[in-house]
Amino acid sequence: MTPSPHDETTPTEGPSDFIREKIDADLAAGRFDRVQTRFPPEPNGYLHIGHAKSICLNFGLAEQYGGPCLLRFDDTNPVAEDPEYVDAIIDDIRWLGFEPTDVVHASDYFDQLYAWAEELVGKGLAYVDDQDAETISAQRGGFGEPGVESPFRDRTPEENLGLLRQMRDGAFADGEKVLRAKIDMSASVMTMRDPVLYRIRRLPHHRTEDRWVIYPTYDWAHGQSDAIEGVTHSLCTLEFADHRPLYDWCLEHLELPHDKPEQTEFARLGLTHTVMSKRLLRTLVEDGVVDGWDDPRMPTLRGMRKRGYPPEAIRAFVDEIGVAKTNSTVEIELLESHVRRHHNAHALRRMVVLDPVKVVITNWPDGQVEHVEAVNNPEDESAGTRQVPFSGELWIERDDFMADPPPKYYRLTPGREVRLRAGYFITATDAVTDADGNVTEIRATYDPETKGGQAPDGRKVKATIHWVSAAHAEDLTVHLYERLFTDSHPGTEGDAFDSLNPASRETVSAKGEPALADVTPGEVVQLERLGYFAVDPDDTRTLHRTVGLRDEWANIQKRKG
RNA sequence: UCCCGGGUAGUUCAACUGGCAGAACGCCGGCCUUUGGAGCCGGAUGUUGCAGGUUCGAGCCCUGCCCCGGGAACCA
Repeated sequence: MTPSPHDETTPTEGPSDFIREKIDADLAAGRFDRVQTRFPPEPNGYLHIGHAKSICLNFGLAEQYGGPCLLRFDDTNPVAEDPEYVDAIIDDIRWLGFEPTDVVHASDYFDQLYAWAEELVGKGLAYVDDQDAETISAQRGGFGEPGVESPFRDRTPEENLGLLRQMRDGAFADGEKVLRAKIDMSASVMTMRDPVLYRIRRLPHHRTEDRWVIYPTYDWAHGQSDAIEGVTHSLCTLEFADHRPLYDWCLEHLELPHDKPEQTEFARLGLTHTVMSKRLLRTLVEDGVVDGWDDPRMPTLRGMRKRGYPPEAIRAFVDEIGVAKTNSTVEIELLESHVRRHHNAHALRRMVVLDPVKVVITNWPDGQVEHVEAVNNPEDESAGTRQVPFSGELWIERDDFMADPPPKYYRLTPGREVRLRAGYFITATDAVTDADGNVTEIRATYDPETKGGQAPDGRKVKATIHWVSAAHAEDLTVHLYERLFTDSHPGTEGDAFDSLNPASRETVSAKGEPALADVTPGEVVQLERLGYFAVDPDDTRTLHRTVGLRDEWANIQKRKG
């Protein structure tokens, strides 16, 4: 496909931000002569749009500077981790359009990590502490208050080494002992107050199985993993800034195979009307608020995929929002705008009536069926045309007719002529209503001279509406989605779930033109005047609304209301 | 209370390291239109957190203050 100027971001110029500036400076100063990044998820959940920012950053940087970017599973804590997530994460990254240079695991380095721990102990820079978690935590002190040193802090390196080996060999119960770095219990940064490096967990690991009963903490594993792989720029989110002194401390006391990597923090992505924390997302799934991690209302990559968000749009969105250190919540409309921009260029146009009401064309020859030619995509001539059956009984959208319309309503109303898209001009004559006043049938006449939608005398109509021939209609189920949370910043005050939108999904039975029989799973089509819709991956008779089109009439209504 | 970040249109980011504060999305108005879509043209939006200081000139440098976020798991 040929990218139009407003389609996918062209990587020629590349965005500029403080991280790229830092990399350029490092390169210029000879600090590094190459660039290597990594994406290090913990396999304990599904990826969401926030991760996409990190993925695009890390893989994008590697691409831009011609270096590797590994996918590394940070699997140092078997409590929450599950191999189920490993495959899903790889799959999501590929879907986004990135291919890791290699897929590795922090657990691949357990031997080296342990050897380094013994090295640290030998240097008198780590010790085994017999106290329990609660005691250690209490001794850490508070903000502005120094901590107190553990009574086990001054064990000799020999004693510590023996104890550490016993820990490794399973001589102690879970929680009975930990290995701690010996740094400074009065450090102003909490993470430097003798952080825990190893804990005992008699739990099978998804890769090392039962080979280990001690597992390294994040702080003991992360920087070293970076160093082992040869990462130059280790990018993480803002909340890890306090860990940077510890990241550096660990690496400075070890013999490294490569130059010491540098950690740089950036702000995570927030989206309006969305929650991003794994805990909250899990609750949505477990409480049945949504159907699962891939529910189209979820901000997960799987959810967005099912919803019909193209990876190109997500990448263009991430490029546009840039990367900085300011906490940010981006308006979801910006993402949606990229989604529309992409589909506008690529999606085939189709006609579906979501809320059907019958139109009977009283002067149409009885039983006659004609075919009219409709353009598949006005943005892309190569998409061609299709034949759409036209007959004397049609479905149109209920709100495209009003017996008694307000001003500036351009659509069908008694006595007014409108165009049926790619079909004929019709003029409403009257409407049949039921006892409650609901319209059950609209009666109209057509002008046989206007086939294809043009009048030979050049007269204009103010509105064009979509339609489906009743006898040829495909029955469809269509899910219409609204924001999951009504509050733009759910949870900022009070419980996020208080602003859950009870009407975040509406399901309707719709009538589609015959071409809807030929859609493929996952395909996104534009339903004329309605929006973009994704075909369900498992049921081609079901559509999910990706995003609506901008609708000026709806805006007029909103302003009046 | 201590440490680290951060504060520029509604929102997200720029502003070439001191030289006329801009872009995108959103919003408003118009044009055009066989999608009230798309597209095109135009417009508004700011006490650059506050107060001082240096300077011919400060969003940028200095001083003091205010506000917001993060940090005291054997989570990551």
